[in-house]
This record gives sequence, C-alpha cells and structure tokens, in this order.
Amino acid sequence: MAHGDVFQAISDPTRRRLVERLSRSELSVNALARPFRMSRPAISQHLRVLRRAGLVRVRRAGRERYYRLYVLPLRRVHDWVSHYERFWKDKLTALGKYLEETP
Amino acid sequence: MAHGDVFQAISDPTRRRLVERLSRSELSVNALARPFRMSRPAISQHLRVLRRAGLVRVRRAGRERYYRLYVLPLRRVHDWVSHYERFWKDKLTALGKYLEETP
DNA sequence: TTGACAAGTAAGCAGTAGCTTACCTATTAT
DNA sequence: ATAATAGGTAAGCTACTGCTTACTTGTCAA
Repeated sequence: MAHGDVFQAISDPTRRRLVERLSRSELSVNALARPFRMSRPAISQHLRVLRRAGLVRVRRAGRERYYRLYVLPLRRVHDWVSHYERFWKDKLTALGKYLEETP
Repeated sequence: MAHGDVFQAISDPTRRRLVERLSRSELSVNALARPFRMSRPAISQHLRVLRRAGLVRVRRAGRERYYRLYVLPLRRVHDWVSHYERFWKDKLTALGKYLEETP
C-alpha cells in the first residue's frame, strides 16, 4: 500500500491539476495527460503518488485505465487547515488583529 | 521575498507542527524548538521556509526573535481543498456515491 | 499474426530537501 | 572586556523528486 502522505501528494502543482481534472469526471490516462507538456511516463509517476496517497483509484477497461478521484484523504488536509480558518474569519483574536494591522 | 509555495511549505510534518505551536502563541525560536529532537539550525531552516511562504513573521526583541503565525496564505490551501468538500459531504454526487460503495 | 496503441516500470540524471557540524553576528551578563 | 547566549548562515552529505528515454506487458485492429 505504501500509504503516502496526502500533504506531500498535493504539494506538487502538476498533481493538483490532475486532481482538479478528475473532479469533473473519470478519465483515461491519455485524456488526463493531454493538456500537460510532460511525457506520459511522468504523468504515470504522478498518478502513482496519488494512488499511494489514496487520492485516486483505477478501473481497467480494455487497454485503457480510467482514473477516478477518491477525495476522502483530502479531509485530513481540510481538517488541519480549517483549524486556522478562524484566524482570518474571526478578526477579534489576537492573531486576527495582527493580521489586520499588517497588510 | 522568494515567495515560496504554501502547499510545499506545509508538506513537511515538522513545519506543520511548528505552525501548530505558533497557533497558540507567539514564541521565541528556542521555545519553539524545545520539543523537537532536531538540531536548532534545522529548525531555523524550517522557519526560513515558513517565512518565505509568508506563514510566519519575526519580531526581534533583544537577542531573541519571536515568531508569530500569519495564516493568510493558508487560505489558498483551504480554498483549494474546500472545493472537494462536497464530495464527502454531499453523498448524492457520483463521486460521493462511489465513495460510499467502496470502503 | 502482425502491428499499433494504452499504460506502466526501469534506469539514469540533475536538482532540491532535510539534516548535520562548524562558524558568524548581535545582544546580554559578569 | 570577556564570556555566554540567541539565532542565523555556510558547507557538505545523503536521500528523495521530477523528469527523461528505453523497454515491457496487455489489448485491440488489419
């Protein structure tokens, strides 16, 4: 399983774009890779990272493989970041005030 | 400014812990570094990454430097991740359903 | 059945990340 | 003035990342 880290998985902009594309629909690797200027093996390797982080799953159909987004691991990121949300929403906290004073 | 990437900045678990510690209060580097088993220069280097990502700011007081959290860059991460929130909250979407079917 | 195509893996390479020890600078204390 | 302290920077090392090209495997089409 190799169970990679989600934070690390989404730290790369290419992988974030892959996730974005998959949020619209399931896609074959070729379709996924189309807009990228990178070699297809590079994409395969990024997909491996996403797979290991549990962010995507593959369905084989003939000689194609369809990737589908599996968002649950993103929840960890969401939860971690949400903890700080109040600092930019609640301007009454010390840090929030500091924020306002310093542009 | 060197304007580092926030996603990359928080991809390291040590840096996330630093951010967590700073969310409670402003801290000097020594105070910050106390619970870590790493050398202090290592911490300084992590702080530089956080600084470049705009996540912390320093205030000098005598020979100490107090680091303070500056959360605004986290908003980018929050926004990006929030876009996928509906996939685990709204179980009616295709991907949400898929999620339910596959444990 | 021969070839084209989809996608993955392997090997190799340059660049960077994360750590260490050693050193430097500024401030405080004796 | 001397030494201790806070913290940063530099150099160097290992390990990992992200890419490439070359090769492999499985599937479909002529």
